[in-house]
Amino acid sequence: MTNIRDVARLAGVSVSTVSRVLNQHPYVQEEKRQAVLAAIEESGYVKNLNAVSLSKGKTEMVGIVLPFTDHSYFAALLKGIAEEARINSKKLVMFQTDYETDQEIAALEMLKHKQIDACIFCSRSSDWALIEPYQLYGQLVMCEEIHQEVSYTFIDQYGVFMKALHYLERKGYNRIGYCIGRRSGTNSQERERAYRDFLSSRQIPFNKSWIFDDCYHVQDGERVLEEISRMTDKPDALLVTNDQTAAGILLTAEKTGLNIPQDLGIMGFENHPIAEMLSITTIDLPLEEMGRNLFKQAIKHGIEKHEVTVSLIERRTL
Amino acid sequence: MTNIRDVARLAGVSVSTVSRVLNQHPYVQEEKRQAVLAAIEESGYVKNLNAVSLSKGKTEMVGIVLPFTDHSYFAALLKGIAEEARINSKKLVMFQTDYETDQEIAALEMLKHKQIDACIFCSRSSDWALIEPYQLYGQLVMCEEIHQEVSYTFIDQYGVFMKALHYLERKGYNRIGYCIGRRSGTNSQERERAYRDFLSSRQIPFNKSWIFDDCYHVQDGERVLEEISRMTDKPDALLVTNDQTAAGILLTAEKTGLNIPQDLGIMGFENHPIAEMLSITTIDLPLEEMGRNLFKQAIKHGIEKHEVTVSLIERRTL
DNA sequence: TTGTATGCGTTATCAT
DNA sequence: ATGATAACGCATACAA
Repeated sequence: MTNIRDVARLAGVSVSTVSRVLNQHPYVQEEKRQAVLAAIEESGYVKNLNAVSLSKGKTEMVGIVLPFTDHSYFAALLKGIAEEARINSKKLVMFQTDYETDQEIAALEMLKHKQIDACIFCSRSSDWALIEPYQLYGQLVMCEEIHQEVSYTFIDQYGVFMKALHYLERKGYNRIGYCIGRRSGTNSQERERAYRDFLSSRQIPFNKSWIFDDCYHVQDGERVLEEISRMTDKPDALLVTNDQTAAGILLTAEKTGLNIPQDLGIMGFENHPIAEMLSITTIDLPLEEMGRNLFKQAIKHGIEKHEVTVSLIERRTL
Repeated sequence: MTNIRDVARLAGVSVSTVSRVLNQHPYVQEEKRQAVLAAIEESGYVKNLNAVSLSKGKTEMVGIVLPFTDHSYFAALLKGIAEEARINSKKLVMFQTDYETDQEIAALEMLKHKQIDACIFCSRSSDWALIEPYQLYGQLVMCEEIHQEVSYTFIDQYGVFMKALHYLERKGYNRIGYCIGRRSGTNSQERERAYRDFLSSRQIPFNKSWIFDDCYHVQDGERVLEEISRMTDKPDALLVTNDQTAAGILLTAEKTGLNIPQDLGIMGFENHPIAEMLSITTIDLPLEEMGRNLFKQAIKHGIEKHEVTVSLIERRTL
């Protein structure tokens, strides 16, 4: 394991000169430069970036916290993040948490221990109070509208949900339920708030059984429809916060002879290719763009709150 | 930024004693231990793991190279890898390559520069000759059957494809085509070899237009079926190397009035939930298990070649 | 049981 | 332009 000192000795110069050559600093004679280059070649010298990190106090790595990657929502976010990371020559350290807080803390501890320079939370389970103190150790970026002193990129979930509800109402639906991943989490809470506000403004009673959680994948749509089929009091439309589940609902409906959109209106979220393919009305979420911005915020100093806008894509499930 | 020396001074002991306490080594008086702990508490000391890495010559991080995560195949592999990484308290550095070699090299360079201890290639574009020299710098693990001195976890693609072809033949299909991601890559080449061998043993001429590449997602299935619809000489069955595309084909077929499996037999690969949902006959690939094993190989010394077995799941598309 | 001294490999400051 | 030397922060062999 030859180091910079060996190279210096071999080239007959000092370590500083070698370092200068290595980092293309000016002020180094061409002769010596060549001597150093030759010594590097001869010795097979390889820079230890670990030592560089220690010396500079930076690792050029950014942590990414997300519950799972086998889900199009997070995969798309990650794609945007990875693109931007690549542009900026940064590396990504992944934390697949399954929504467990200890994995989130593991990421934060890495930040604290100077293994990463910044950390992006695509989602979180931990209380903000648990996360907040770690800001001391590096840039933190969230993917939710959180009214705290921290950078984030967000979608106005309340506004979007409310708009979607009004749209359904105009389409003649008045027994609206919704599907969601988990009920905790800022985004979900915002949606529930919109839902409840909408209902109470119409003096429609809140019906808990019309909220379906744990909806992530196609097969969850199947489950939802089964549950509905057993209800005497059924919803006539569903806001489905991801297109995978929406697709599952649509496909199962077709199998069981349920008419979409007559018997059940469906609005998906994301505008995933499967939604286009199945012609599912959906809210287009610019996830890759969000991912890119999350990363930009991670390597930027200071706090920035960035909202992205979404648009409704009208197709045939409503 | 208080360091171990500050703590030592504060506690009135030497740095080695602090280090011992920090790493729960034996042989340290309880009094001093407490003093050190108190000093750590008081000073808000945080260990710099970067320095630890430099000192130990290890980072406890493993690189993961894959073309993209927004694809169930790689997402599932990644899930297995991440699980095992977590069990072993290792961190993962992600390289999303989009099949570009420079990103693969970037990962290898990190290995060379001691930023990661090992590197897993879930797929590759680079020639083996380009990758091989990097074995000098750390453990390399591949996800393909490559007859070289390196660890890998693999599926016998030739055997599986051959078995699938025979199965189709028994089911009465004799105009078989197939869909694949990219045509280069060891796995694809093995499949093509099986395909060609099968054809020539039956004296069926090879028809290039029955091989559809760039098939990854649901919408690619739509494209494939469009292409087929324009053919005068159509295949009567397709091996589809991922369930997403198989689903796309099935769904499009239903829309266009094509009968599955009468007009077109479909065999998917992976046994993704969507295949179960749509009742697609498929080859079950134990991807998460493969991912777990890939990771185990990454932290294990020495070369190990591990084959995983797959099984055929009979459903209604054949 | 504890401390001293050295190594890990680089960057950066400050002379010259 | 170049070199000596001090950080960077920790681990550990060796001595005591």
